[in-house]
Amino acid sequence: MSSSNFNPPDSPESDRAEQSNFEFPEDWTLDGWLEDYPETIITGPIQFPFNQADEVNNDSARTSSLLQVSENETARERRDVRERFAFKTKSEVEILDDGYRWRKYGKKWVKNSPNPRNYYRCSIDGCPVKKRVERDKEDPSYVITTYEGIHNHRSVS
DNA sequence: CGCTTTTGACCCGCGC
DNA sequence: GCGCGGGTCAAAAGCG
Repeated sequence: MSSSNFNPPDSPESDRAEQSNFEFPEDWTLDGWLEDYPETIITGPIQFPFNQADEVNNDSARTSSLLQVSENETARERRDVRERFAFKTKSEVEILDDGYRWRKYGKKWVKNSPNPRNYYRCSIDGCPVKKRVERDKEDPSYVITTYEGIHNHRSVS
């Protein structure tokens, strides 16, 4: 795991421990979005672990319960399901504990950014969800996380 | 042992 | 076509 890329080079092992105990900051702000997906907007608050269900549709301000596989299957059939959304938050670690297990499958140095972009896939076999994580090139203290897809299972077992 | 990460190669769409 | 940027594969190595 290369989460130590942007961390002080003290101990990469203890980074892991921090990750699992990471608490989403109270004062996190949603003040920027991935240009790639201007339609994907969260007005929060979102609390980890979340189930992609706390999302708010920005223009209509109505809640679009994105994924409720655990309770019912109706969310899957909804038209306003957002299968992709991004947010950025201030964090020292890039891998926030969002309640799922991820397997890294790629890393890319994107142009116009000094920071790499990491690609993750949900570890659950058959689950199509992917996410990518990169540092904000303008403010490296922020981490931009983009989720894509809908989990076909509950959170980590 | 069964997972993970690492990393270059591969692939694909698009603009020229 | 071709090259470029970005997304993914997969083989090997790493780790608990």
